[in-house]
Amino acid sequence: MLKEERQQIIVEILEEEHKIIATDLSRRLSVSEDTIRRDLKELDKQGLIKRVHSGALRVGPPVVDFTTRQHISSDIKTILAKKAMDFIKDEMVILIDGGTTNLQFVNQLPLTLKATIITNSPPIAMALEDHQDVEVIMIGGTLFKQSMVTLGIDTVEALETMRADLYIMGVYNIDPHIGISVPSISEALVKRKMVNVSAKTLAMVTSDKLDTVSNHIICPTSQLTYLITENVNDRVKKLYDNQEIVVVS
Amino acid sequence: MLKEERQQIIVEILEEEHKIIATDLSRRLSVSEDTIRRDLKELDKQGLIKRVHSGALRVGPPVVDFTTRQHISSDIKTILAKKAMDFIKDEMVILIDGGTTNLQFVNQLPLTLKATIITNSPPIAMALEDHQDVEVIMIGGTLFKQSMVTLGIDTVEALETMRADLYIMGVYNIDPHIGISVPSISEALVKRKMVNVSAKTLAMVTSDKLDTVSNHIICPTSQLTYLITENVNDRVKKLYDNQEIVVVS
DNA sequence: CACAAGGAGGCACAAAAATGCAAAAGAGAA
DNA sequence: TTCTCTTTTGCATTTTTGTGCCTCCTTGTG
Repeated sequence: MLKEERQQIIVEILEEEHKIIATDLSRRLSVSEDTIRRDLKELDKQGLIKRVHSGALRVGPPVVDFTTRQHISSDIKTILAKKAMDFIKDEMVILIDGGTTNLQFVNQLPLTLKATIITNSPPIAMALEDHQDVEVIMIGGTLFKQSMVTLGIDTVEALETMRADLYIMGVYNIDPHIGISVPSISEALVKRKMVNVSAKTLAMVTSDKLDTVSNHIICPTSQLTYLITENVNDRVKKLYDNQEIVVVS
Repeated sequence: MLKEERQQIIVEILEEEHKIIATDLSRRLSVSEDTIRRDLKELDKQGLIKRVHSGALRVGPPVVDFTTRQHISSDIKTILAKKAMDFIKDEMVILIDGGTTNLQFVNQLPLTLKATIITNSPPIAMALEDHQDVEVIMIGGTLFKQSMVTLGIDTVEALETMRADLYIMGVYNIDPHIGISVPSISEALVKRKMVNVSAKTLAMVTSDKLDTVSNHIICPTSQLTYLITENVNDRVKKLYDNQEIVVVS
């Protein structure tokens, strides 16, 4: 990767995310932290970014619009995403559905990743634009605008012919006894299918979703291979003792 | 190989790939790296490319990827879109593919429109988020990142079972004698299918695309029901006399 | 105030660029 | 053709650039 190209990407990321941690950049761009630091130093000298301890901020109007709000509460999600990264290897076939946590995860994927990513979420597909070595397969269907994923019979049918190594499930509600559930039945059907066509299933769950339930049950929590969450005490941990839990703080 | 010929090729490659590594260029053109370096130096001096360590970047917008392009909302495209609006009625089934002109069009659609919109473009699907009475159907397939549409056998097969009242085609190249063409064969196949499953076809074309041709022909211009364009004189108008032309200024 | 994390500066290595030079390839004229 | 002259290309050597690693210093935080 060219130096100029990398710096260009840094500026673009900063346009979108308003702040960036040097360590994260190093992972996402697959270069050493020293190189990132040198890049940040140069970009700062050019006035394109504002460098701070640990990372950099974008210059210009600190607007607080919708996109900003989306990023404010995302620190936790970034941390979850980083943990999930440990389970991603090159050459994997990854199935991933919608949700802001999943979108955050995709944005953190290193640009050098070589993989096939199957998704029913247009925003996820678009977020992979710059990942040259990732083949993106979109699953068609009727768009469910609330969560920006395709659903319905077409979606389920298209999944019939697919197999994935890992399914990264966006979770709305999870309860150790009742299982994983969602408010809409079509979403439940699609997610259940996705579990079935994948060798392993991973879920990133923020603590506000733990111990919540809604109408349509997808599967018991025992179907999860990995559960990545935050701030759980030992009591909760025991309830999920049949799967590998990664807890982040 | 002549020097000028080679340099011409370098500029063309750069137009498409927006960056190039000197070593790769040396292999692709079968000359030594020294020669490439001399070429790059000359082209840089002429201002045709921007030379950097390891290779070169194209001048102008350093990276004009899709997300960047979509923010450049051209006035012309807005005007074309407004004209096209005359052909949209409630309860229609509209098939629409990718391209910035089409995206612009979708953004202009009234929020009260009641319709079914079928698309293979994730950005188009996302643009319809706020249109409560529009049912969006996404067609799956392999994502072609350059134009952000799904393509391939899955896409064509999914189209088999669909019928639309109107297809709004994104056009790259159009010529009155040769027809409508695109640079990529998979895109041609999908667009051809889309023409076939639709009762009528509409295209919004900016004048820079008139009388241009590329490798893969989709169909003759006579297949177009409506052609919406700008600034054409009578001579050009005659060439398209078998379809309804709307000219905007 | 202590401790961890980040940053600065130096060093080393590899890759790329500049430079000088000679061979090769054309172009034009006898 | 053959010869000369010029342009272009390739090779060898030196210099520069980019990157990672290491050590030491600075900053932030409890």
